[in-house]
Amino acid sequence: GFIVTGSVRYFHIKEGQDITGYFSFENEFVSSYKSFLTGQPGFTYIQALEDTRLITFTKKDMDQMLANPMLAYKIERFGRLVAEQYLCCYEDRIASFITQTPEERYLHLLNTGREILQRMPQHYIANYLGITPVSLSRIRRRVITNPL
Amino acid sequence: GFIVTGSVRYFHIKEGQDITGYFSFENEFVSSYKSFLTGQPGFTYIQALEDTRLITFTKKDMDQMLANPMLAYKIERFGRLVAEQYLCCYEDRIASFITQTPEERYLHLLNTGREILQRMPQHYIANYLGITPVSLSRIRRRVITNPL
DNA sequence: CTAAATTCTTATCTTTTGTTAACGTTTCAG
DNA sequence: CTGAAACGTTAACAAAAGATAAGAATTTAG
Repeated sequence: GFIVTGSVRYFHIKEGQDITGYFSFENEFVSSYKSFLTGQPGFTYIQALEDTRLITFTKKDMDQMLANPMLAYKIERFGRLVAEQYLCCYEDRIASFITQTPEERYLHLLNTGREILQRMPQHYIANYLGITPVSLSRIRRRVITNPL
Repeated sequence: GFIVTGSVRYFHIKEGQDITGYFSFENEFVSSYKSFLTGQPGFTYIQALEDTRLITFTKKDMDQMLANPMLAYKIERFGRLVAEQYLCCYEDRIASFITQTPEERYLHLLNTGREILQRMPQHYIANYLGITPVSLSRIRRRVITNPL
C-alpha cells in the first residue's frame, strides 16, 4: 500500500510481547515486503497509529499488471525503483546496528528522525533502536545531563 | 558484480577499526548497493577473501542498457528481481537485531549459516552478529558447556 | 625450519543493558 | 467525574557486553 495520510508501525511478536521494528508515514509505501513478494505468510504485523488513508493493491493486482504487455514495462520499473529505495534505507539501518552503540543510534535519530521522535511513543522508539524502553530512558538522562 | 568463484566480505571503517557487516559467496551478487544506485561514494568497503572471479558491470553499463529500448524491459525486470531478493535478506537481518539477543543470533547462524561458519574467521562473524570477538568467544563457551 | 603475524581464548575490570517493580502523570472510556 | 489503562522515569539487582591485556594455538612468510 501507499500511505496518503496517517502513519503505521511494523511489529513482531516474540514470546507474547510485541516489538516495534519500523514506521512509515505519509507518502511512503507500506507492506510486509517479503511476505508480499514471496506470497508466504510473514511474521511482520502492521498497525495504523492514527486515522490512516491508504491506497492498496494486492499481489494478484501486481502479477496481473506484470502479465499485461501494455503495463509490464512500467510496473517492472515501478517495482525496481520502490525496492531500490527500500534497499538504501535498510542498508543504512543494518550498518547502524553493526557499527553503532544504542546511544549513538539514539543521537543519530535526534539529528535525523524528527518525524519518528515527534509522532511515536518512546517505548516504540526504544524497540526500533534495538533496546528496551527502560534502557532508552536511561540513555536520555545521560544525554541530557552530559550534553557536548 | 556477480561472484563466479570465491567470496568477499563487506566492511565499514569506524575510528580506524574495520567492522565486517556481510559476506557474499559463489553465485551471489556483490556490490555496495546504495552507492551503486545513488552514484555517491559509500562507506561500505569490499574485500575478496579468497582468489575470487567476478563478472562486473558499472552503473554506466546499467544506465545505457536501461536507455536502450531493446534491453530496457529485461533490465528493469532484472534490477527488480535482484533488489527484491536482497530486500528479503535484509528484512530478516533487521528483524534479528530487533527481536533477538546476540546469543540467539549465533544459535540461528549455527542452524542456517554453514557457509559463513566454515569459511569465515570468527572475528568477522562476531562483527556480523553485532558484537565483539571476545563476546562471541564467551557465547560459544556458554553454548558448548550448556547444550540444549 | 624459524620468526612474525593472526586468530582465538581466557581473565579482570568497567560499563551498559535487561528484568522487575514501584511511582507519578497523562490519557481515555464509561 | 472517576477508575482503569498506558506511558515514562527511577531504583535495585543480575546478566551480559565492551575494553584491555596476556597467553595458546595456528597460519604465514622468509
